[in-house]
Amino acid sequence: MPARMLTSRSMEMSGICVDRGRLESASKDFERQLHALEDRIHAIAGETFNIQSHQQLGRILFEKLKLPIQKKTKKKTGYSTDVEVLTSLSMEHELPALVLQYRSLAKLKSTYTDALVDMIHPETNRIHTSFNQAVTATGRLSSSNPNLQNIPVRTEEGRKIRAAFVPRKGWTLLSADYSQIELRLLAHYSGDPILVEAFEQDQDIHARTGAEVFNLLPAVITPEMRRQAKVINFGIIYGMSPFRLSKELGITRKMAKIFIENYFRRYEGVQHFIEETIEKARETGKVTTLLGRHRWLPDILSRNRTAREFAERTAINTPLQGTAADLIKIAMVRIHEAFAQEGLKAKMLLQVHDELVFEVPSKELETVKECVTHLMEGVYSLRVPLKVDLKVGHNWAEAY
DNA sequence: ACAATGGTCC
DNA sequence: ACTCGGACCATTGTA
Repeated sequence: MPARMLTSRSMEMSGICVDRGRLESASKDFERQLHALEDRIHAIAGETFNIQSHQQLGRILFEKLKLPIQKKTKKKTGYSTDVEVLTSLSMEHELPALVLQYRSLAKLKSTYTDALVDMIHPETNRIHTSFNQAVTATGRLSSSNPNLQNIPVRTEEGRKIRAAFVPRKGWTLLSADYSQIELRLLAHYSGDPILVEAFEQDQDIHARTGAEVFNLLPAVITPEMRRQAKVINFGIIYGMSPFRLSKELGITRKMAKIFIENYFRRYEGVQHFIEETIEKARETGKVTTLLGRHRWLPDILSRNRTAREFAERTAINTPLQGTAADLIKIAMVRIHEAFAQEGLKAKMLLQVHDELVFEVPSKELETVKECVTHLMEGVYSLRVPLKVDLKVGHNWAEAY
């Protein structure tokens, strides 16, 4: 393969090996569990129906069982039965919890195990995704046919699918991910003293935010407080409203507003960054990433409040998400070139926004780890350090 | 074929 | 009453 080949094209052609047996046995396991759940659900409902039909499920839950209607669907064509609603209904009845279990297993089976097996290329025995370079508004790549950027990771059952992604025989998988890159970019853009200090000292950023917002020492921050602080940090990156934050944290909107006020009291630099970024967007009609990619924001002066506020959130998020995308793409090109230059056989296989996955001959592992870390962390000089975490494994789920 | 709904990832 | 960063894809139900 020519060394000058486009980096993402090379990744598409390399593909990634999946353990077909593991996927197929997971699929059978899911199917068995689905049948068991189906029987229990139908027995409790007192009739057979299509659990995957929102319409039929809604009639069972809200008409037959008379469970409280939490919300209607967007186009108010029916009852919402989404995970939020079913979780809440689980307090009152055993059926919704079983439907949730059924849904998550059905998702894993249809979207992942079964679909991925069908995508194994007959000649290479590997899965070759497409990395689309001109799809997203922020400059991220996207992945399709299949999408390998949303392989499950959160749950135990989901990680069984991730564990089916394996290196070729005698090689090993290496994953390198940027730690908190968007918050580090927020520190860079804003110059906020607390945020900058936290990253200069490589502190646990969510624990630090918890300490600041709740006015406590980091040592006494509980896991629950840290979790709330994490939601707040994500909320800042996304330009989250008090409404959304209150929903995410299960608190009143008034409390959410107080959290946000406390945050900005401590992180004044962040507040200024947000205000300046929106102001500049109003003047120019666009926002720009660190490397000069523009995103136009035609609604930034709209008289429609929803549209305008959406544009304002976009104005905050795009420089962060888009710059992160710029930086990892530069690192990818440099790594691809460096592998060729150094005569390394290691291959870059996947990009998942802030993570790169490589397949590495065992003999090259130490060299490749060093090279990847160096090029990713040194991709661009910022006011705070960039940090990369490495994981090595026999598959994509297991680090050792 | 398309809209609506829901769910997976960063 | 509603708001809600960036993607891709499966299923149901209707046209």
